[in-house]
Amino acid sequence: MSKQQEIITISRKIIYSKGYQATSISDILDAANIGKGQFYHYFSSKHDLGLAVVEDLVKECDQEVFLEIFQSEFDPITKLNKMLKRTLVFHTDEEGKSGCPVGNLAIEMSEHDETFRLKIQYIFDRWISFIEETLNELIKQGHFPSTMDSKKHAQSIVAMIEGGVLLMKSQKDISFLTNVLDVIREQYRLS
Amino acid sequence: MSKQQEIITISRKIIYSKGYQATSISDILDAANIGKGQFYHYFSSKHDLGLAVVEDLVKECDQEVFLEIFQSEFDPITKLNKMLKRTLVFHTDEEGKSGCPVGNLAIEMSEHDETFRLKIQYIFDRWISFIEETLNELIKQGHFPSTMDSKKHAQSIVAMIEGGVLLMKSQKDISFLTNVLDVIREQYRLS
Amino acid sequence: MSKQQEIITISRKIIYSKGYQATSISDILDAANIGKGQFYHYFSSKHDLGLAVVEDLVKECDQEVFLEIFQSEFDPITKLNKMLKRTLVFHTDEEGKSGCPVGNLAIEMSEHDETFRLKIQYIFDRWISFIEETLNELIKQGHFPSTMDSKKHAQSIVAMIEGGVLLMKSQKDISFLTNVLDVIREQYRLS
Amino acid sequence: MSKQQEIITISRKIIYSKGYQATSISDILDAANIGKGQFYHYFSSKHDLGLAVVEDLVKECDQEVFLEIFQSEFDPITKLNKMLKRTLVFHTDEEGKSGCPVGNLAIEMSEHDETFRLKIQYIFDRWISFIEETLNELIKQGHFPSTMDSKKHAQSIVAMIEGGVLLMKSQKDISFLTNVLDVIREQYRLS
DNA sequence: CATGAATGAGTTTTCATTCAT
DNA sequence: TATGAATGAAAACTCATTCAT
Repeated sequence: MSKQQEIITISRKIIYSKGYQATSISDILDAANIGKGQFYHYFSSKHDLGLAVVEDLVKECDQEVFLEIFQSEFDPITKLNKMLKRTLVFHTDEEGKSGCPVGNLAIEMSEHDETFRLKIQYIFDRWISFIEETLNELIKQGHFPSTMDSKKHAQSIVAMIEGGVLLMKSQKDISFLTNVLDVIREQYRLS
Repeated sequence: MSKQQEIITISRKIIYSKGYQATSISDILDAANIGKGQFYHYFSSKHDLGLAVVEDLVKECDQEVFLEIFQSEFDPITKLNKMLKRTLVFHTDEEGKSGCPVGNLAIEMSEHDETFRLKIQYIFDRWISFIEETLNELIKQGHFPSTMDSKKHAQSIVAMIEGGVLLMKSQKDISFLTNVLDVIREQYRLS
Repeated sequence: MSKQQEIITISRKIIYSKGYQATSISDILDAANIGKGQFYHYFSSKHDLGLAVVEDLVKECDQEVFLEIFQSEFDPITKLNKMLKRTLVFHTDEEGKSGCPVGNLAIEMSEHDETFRLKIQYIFDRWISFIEETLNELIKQGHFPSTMDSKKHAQSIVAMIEGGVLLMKSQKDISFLTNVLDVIREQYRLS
Repeated sequence: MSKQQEIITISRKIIYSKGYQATSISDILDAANIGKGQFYHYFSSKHDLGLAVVEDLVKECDQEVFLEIFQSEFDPITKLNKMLKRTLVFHTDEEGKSGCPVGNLAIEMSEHDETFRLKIQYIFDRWISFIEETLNELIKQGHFPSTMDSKKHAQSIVAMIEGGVLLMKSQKDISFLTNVLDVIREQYRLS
């Protein structure tokens, strides 16, 4: 792994936990064990690093969620179940205390930094699109009525997940997320 | 309105838009047109002000949502519809650009400041409880089957709203919220 | 003297000697024996201080050169002689090593900071105007032929002084200035 | 042109416009499209480069002004006229915005770096000497009275030119220079 | 010769908080 | 109560220089 990627990976963890603004360059330097000069050799500014971190998040979503799940050969029900499963595993590992890496930045940065917002918007857009397509497949299969507005429901599913993660974080209780995931499975008859 | 309340009200607006950490005491002094001495007369620290702001949020929720809606004489369906309506109106006024005042602080502060987290937790707890009770009423009325796990669904409804607001903020598009609200109405047969 | 004026006075000396860019805020803090916070309480930035220093220079020129010499009741020859005398005294005190406070900033800042340039331009404009008026008086008195272009000559006199000071500074020899002043007196028959 | 000379030429332009201190090594690397290693192969430090740049200036003056003009076979009046003409052409090309390459460094560096100062002093010394000699020729020819102090007047002429360029730069108006050059021609009856 | 990664001291600036009046 | 001067630690960023390759 290149030094630059190493810095991004370390920064991502810190930013995920503390937030972008509360993360100081020094926090990163200490964690990565590098000097100021080296940091600014790879990134022109904290903002530049922040964008690189979001970009890294985009790549990971593309790879681990979109490619491995939605663009796979699984049947639609399995796709959605795998997505829900992955969500739970991710937050179980992290003890749920930090919330959603994308959602956190969405809330912290969207209003005041359009460059961040656009990258985050892209992730949500893609995510929703993939779910929408999957719901469309299910409609075609007769799993849902053809009158179903798949876009609305795709947005709702993402909203429920993000909201569930938010609640889990603020209530310090992973059951808030598991319950929301249960309700999704129930409402969309995924199990 | 007392000077102290005035400071809280002004600070709340700024913190709502910029976040707690990104809001400086100077931002508040400028907006409130007061000096440092006056600020520190009323609040012992920025943290103290922050808690007062969350407390103010708690009070408003208690009054405008919990008391006026859930502790009213409306029938349960109306209660839920009024809650959804209020959510939409609030974000329409604010153009949706700042997201949810409670959710924002939940994400920004929960992990690193337990005092903030507890107050926010309390708001969500109460909100969820009221919805749960309302769902229970509906179960009693036969609107939902008696097997329904009202707690789970109450959590889900709050999650959808918070997630919908989060999406609306990051996508800069109020339709993300309206769509999610529609799905709630649809799924719980509120209209 | 107010703290702010004190900072300006100290900064002016340092900037005069080291130049604006080479003067660090720390240089000023050390010399003025104040903390960073205090500095930024009085000045919003280094640039802001720089402008205040030039402004201070403007005021001093207005007072010590323009008001006391040109707007006095002296006859025109005396005015010009007093101006030349003052120039020499100023640089004798300072050992001539730092050059002209205005000329230095003119050269250092004019090209890259228009706000500095405008203030400096104003000083030279006024200075040249006063000399021009004085030359006009001398033309009226028949001391110079009526065909004399007083504006050109006023510019030349300022140029000679500034150039003389520049040479004195770079050659580390005050005689370069005294010689130039002599030539001015000679050419304009001031003695 | 050798790589080293190339770096000097590029650096000279940048330093001429921005000043020595405000010019960073990176500015030069970017403009010259070279790496750090190559720079430090040719120059031991920024200071070393600075001196090489002044040396380059010395050489150019020697060649283009002193050799081609003063050490030529032109008659003295023509020499001085050519010198004035060259001054004007130089600053017309450069739009006058950057001032005199030698004068700028004289003011910026003289007081705090003796090695720079000595090289700059040398240029002015030679320039003044050549003018002095030329004036002496003119005295011999009876163009000026034998009582004329040619050294003083040589210094004055250089002072006027440097001062005229300084005014032109700070007033952003080339007429300040042309006027001063006119006055020189007038006072020394060169046209 | 040449690259560019790495160093680290130094720069300007911000900011919560305290203190004298 | 109220003002705003003062403090000082910490923030983001720059830059000349060195070093491993």
